[in-house]
Amino acid sequence: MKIDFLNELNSSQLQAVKHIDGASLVIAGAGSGKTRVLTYKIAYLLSQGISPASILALTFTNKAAKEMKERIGQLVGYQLSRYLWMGTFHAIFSRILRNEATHLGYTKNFSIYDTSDSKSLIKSIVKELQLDEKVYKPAYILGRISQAKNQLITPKAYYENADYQKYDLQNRVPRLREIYSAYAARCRQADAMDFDDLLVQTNVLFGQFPEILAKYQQNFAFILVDEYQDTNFAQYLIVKKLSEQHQRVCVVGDDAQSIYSFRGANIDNILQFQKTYQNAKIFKLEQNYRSTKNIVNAANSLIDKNSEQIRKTIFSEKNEGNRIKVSGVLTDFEEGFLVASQISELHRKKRLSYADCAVLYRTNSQSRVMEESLRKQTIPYRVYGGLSFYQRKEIKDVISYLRLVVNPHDEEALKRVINVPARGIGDTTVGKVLNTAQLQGVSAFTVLTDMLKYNLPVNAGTATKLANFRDLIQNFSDQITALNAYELANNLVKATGIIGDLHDRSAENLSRIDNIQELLKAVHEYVETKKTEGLEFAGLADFLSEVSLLTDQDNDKTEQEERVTLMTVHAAKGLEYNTVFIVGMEEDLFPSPFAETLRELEEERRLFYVALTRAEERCCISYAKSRFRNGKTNFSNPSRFLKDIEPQYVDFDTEQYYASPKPRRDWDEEVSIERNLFRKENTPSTDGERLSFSPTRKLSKISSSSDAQPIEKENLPVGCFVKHSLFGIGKVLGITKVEGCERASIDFGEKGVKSLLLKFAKLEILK
DNA sequence: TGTGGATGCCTTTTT
DNA sequence: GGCATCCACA
Repeated sequence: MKIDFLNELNSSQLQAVKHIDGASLVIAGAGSGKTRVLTYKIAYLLSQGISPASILALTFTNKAAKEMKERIGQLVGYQLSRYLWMGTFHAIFSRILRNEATHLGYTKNFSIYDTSDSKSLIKSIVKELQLDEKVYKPAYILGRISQAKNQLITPKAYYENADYQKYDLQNRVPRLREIYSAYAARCRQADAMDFDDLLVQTNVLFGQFPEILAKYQQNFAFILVDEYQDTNFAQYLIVKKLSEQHQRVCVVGDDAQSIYSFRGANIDNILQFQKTYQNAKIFKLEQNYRSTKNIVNAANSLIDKNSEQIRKTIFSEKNEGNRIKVSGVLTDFEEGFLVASQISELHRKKRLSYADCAVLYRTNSQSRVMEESLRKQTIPYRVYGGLSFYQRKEIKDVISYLRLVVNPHDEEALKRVINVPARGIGDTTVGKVLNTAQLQGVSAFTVLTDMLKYNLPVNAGTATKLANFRDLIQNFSDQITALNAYELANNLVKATGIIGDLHDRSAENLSRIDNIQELLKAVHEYVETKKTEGLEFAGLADFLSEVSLLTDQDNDKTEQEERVTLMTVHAAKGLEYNTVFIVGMEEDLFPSPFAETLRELEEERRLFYVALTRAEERCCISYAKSRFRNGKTNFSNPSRFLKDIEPQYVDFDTEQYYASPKPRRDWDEEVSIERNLFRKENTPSTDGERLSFSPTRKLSKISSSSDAQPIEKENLPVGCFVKHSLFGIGKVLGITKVEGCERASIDFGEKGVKSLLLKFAKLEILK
């Protein structure tokens, strides 16, 4: 096999690729060719004659796995690459768990509960225990359970641990341990695992069955892990166990981009790698191929302020590039306008494609204002995040039906669809069924199979309705090996009448029907794909096992569209754009007010680091003095992180505002004057017009102000005329100096006499 | 059993 | 401001 592809690597990349005996840690700085090292390393292993089936490569997203597999296929041929064990932790280990399910007391067809299933189950349990749902909030409870699971703490261990009990008592949820126990029991009863269980049960499997562990240890001669900084304890331990004998493990990651600790990711896994693997060799990839020198240096100066990190010197050999532009504006609306104007200008003047621009924000809720501004200037955009395809109600409903057919004990699926479309089985009845199931120690569906035997207290009419529903599901369950996934799904959608229920042709319903058709199409494609891979029969169970671990990031819709990208910084990790706008760079937003400890604050700083390093050539940061959030206007100061970037890499648009830790009084006065003016001008117009109105005038000035110099005192003799974007034309009455800042007193006629800071005010001198 | 107005709550989220 | 949820009522 040809291995001249290795020529495409630089020397440190090559060293990392060629080190295949023993553990190695590849610290890959942003834009340093991390994925390239991983893919080429695997290709290299294959070229050395290693069997693809003995290589395990773990990623965090399906997308990453898919892209890597594709690339490796190109390098060494698909005949080899298709046999690689490459996928997300969850996908790979759910596959292994299905094969070994019976050892653990599950069936091969166990369901996978997603987050909403888990929350719904917790809600039921909280109700059954007659606890207050306001105190025992499902999201919080699930978070705690998830934390426990990540640490591999069983319900029993949790129940018996005095520290947890104390902690929960302090947080006024003393009975959390009972909920955890009940939750685990109910999942088992339903033959279901939640996302965390996929990792927990893998650990249980490997811990309790040494011979099974040995089997996989021998099978996986090489283990590679992408984004290692994001692994949690359960994942760390799986990798450790599997590589115990041969130690041929290669992990790739960047501690500076660890931004998922809130999901249990433990940055110590990467920081302490050498302690776990004593003879581990470390490779550092320090050349950034993505960004200009200025951006790389700015990002370096930022991350340097973090205490916990693996020191490295990231450098760029690209050109110097522009400085990062930081703009301060009054409101979030202005910020939107500013960004839209800048994009528009870049598109017109520099012929920059919209697809090369991204707007990044800390929270999803910030997208709304941005979207509005972009629409106003007719700039095409696409928002990432939000509700995924698989989370949509109608899709979840159909999937739940499919799940129930494959695994009738799946309680969450049953609860979801038993009355969809409405068939007269209300909450009361469902409650009775669930209650009876609890009393009898069987699953809800089992109760339906013999309502008399289990003493279900319903009248004859209700019993008939329940029996009809049961028969519907049973009928399809019986055909599970006779019909393939598509035939079954298609028939099921027809038989349940789920589409008929959406008959009134409102736009909403039409889109729902579309979505269901889309899903059926996906099932069809799945069956066809499997056929081309030589699998004659692709059953519903197979389809479900894959689809439940899919998110819509994996949909192939990432094609080159001429659109601006809007997404959270988290979602942007791993991506790159020519021009990046980071908006909402304010205290109480970025860093998030939830970040209290130093560790959390450092994670926020890493998040900002991730944002900066997405940019190839141009990076514009903005912050607003006031922002509409949670139904009210909040005021805040520029983010402390702005000061963490060395000033030589940055151009501040509103320097003096930034420079003072607390906004100056006089500046505040000016703000309030302008604010009132805004209000006055805006009141008569309708909501829709409001935005295209006065901020436009004001900001058209700001947006082109990169070339506008602050006005010097010398250029502004008393008596000369100036034009202000808001106040109009005025006459200079005099210049005074207050606290080292020059202010001009200007008579704007009807609008009154204003005192403006020269450094700040955008004045045009009229000749 | 289904609907509507009042109430409460908000981060980030690869799986 | 917007969404989900809850209780009150038809």
